[in-house]
Amino acid sequence: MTFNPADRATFAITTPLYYVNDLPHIGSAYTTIAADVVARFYRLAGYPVLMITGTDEHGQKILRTAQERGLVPQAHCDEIAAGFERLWHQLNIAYDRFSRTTDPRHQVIVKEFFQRVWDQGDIYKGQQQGWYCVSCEEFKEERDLLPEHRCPIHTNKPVEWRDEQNYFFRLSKYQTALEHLYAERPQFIQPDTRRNEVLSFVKRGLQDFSISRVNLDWGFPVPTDPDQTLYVWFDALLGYVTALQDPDEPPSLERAIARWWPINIHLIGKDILRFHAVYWPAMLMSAGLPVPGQVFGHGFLTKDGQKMGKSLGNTLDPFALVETYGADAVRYYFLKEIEFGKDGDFNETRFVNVLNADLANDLGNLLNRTVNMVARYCGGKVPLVDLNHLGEDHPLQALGQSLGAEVAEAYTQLSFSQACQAILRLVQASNKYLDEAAPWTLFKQGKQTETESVLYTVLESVRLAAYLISPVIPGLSTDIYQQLGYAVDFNPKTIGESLSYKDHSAWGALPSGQILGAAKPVFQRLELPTTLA
RNA sequence: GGCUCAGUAGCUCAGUGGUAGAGCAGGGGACUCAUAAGCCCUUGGUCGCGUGUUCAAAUCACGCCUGAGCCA
Repeated sequence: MTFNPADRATFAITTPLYYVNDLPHIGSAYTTIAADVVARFYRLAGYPVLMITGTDEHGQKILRTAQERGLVPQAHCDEIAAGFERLWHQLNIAYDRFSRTTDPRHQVIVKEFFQRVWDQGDIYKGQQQGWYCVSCEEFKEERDLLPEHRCPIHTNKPVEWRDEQNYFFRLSKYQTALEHLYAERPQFIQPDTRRNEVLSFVKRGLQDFSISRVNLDWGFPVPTDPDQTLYVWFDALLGYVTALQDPDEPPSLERAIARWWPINIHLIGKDILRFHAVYWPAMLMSAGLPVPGQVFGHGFLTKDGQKMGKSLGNTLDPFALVETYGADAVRYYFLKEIEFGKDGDFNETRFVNVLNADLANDLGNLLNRTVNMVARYCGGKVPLVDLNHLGEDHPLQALGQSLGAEVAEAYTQLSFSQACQAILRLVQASNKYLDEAAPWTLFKQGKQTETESVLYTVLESVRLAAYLISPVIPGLSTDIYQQLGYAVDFNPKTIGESLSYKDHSAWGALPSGQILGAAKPVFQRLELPTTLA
């Protein structure tokens, strides 16, 4: 093991607080699944874990979307936020906090934080003039615009001319401090390609940015000037802090950061990298707070090799996907088949092939054939085997003994694909070993001891694989463990106590004499889609 | 316009100077405990294009093409 629970008291991870402009898209699901896997891994390892997700609900864009729908903004936000929570439940996301920026508690934290930054002299009033894209919630340079003053990202909406007094945050003051941070902590921004982007951006010189808007009602007023409204990003990032505090305590910045701060990992999509890797640490430095451990910007998803977009009409609906294939299947595909950090593609044929090959044929069938044989040859009980006499070169034992450490390293590096592949190697080796050892033949020859030895090592390999992959596919792992005779569920957050990593990630944990459940396929093969594009 | 990354088998990718690799998909075979699963064997690639350096280039240099991205 490369870590142990004693070397840090807590582990906190966040997804972005998603903008409630619309129901969640597949990209939000991807980030949230990844965060959930990390959180589940740390829970297994025995850490107190806080996984934060939520919604970002302020800003002009939300106000307008609500108006277009004929709703007051809060009603719109409530509806969309509920949609996010519904999807997370369907995807079996075990989050601890759902942070909404319209929560009155949040305003208290924002106000206190603003005051700290204000007292530092890092906020001043200035004139902001330029073209504003409401969809981006950002000012744009004239030369970046398309003809007729259209935003290059939101081509169907013209930008708006603004000439207003705004409050600015003195970002430029933190240029050197940020550069030191990046240099001293190379892991602060990951992966490296994202880090390099930030480095080159900062190197060109940081400019103060506006943190307030006028003529906007949907947001918190600037504490020192109620005529102005706080810029949505200023308030959104602080939603991470608000989320840290126990919901029954009266809100206070001091108490919010008492236990879980600094957050270990902010998982984000690469589109919001600058806010998290530049603006956010600068804001925290200004307020005198430690910066987070890491900002990890993962890649984007494409569908059949093409960028997804509403205008292209090729979006992938996460609700439909999880309803069709189930949470474990969706989680597994995105984490195993895409290297976290890089862009990845969704293709339904590939999706079905991967799940059938890995989960149904290799893993599910391995369990099924083994449990069947134990029922037939060993009376349905885990046989008694002396592991010390298997021999050093036993193919499964050799793999099994090093797998726990290897997989733990992969999870802590957020290398989900590597973790899955390492686990799969044990499963594949088990199928091969089973065919070579042929316990059905041994049994017919009356070689009971050898039959039991073979079956034990395979059962134990399936158990170990199921345990180590449980952060990714908790439902399947639960089914496998139950079939192996454990009365357990991988979903409760106390999992690290009932099934500790120390005990269960080690080879040989399966107790002899344990009575197995009835053999039943844990993952049914999926049908290939009939209509191919 | 500047910079970064990528382009290797049908698909997803590994390989960074010494006779082209893996998984999946496709084809064949032997077995039978099993979800027609697993196991064994196998088809398949002028390694984006061109020029150069070298005894030797997927690998290095330069140019170009295509895709993605960051910045201006």
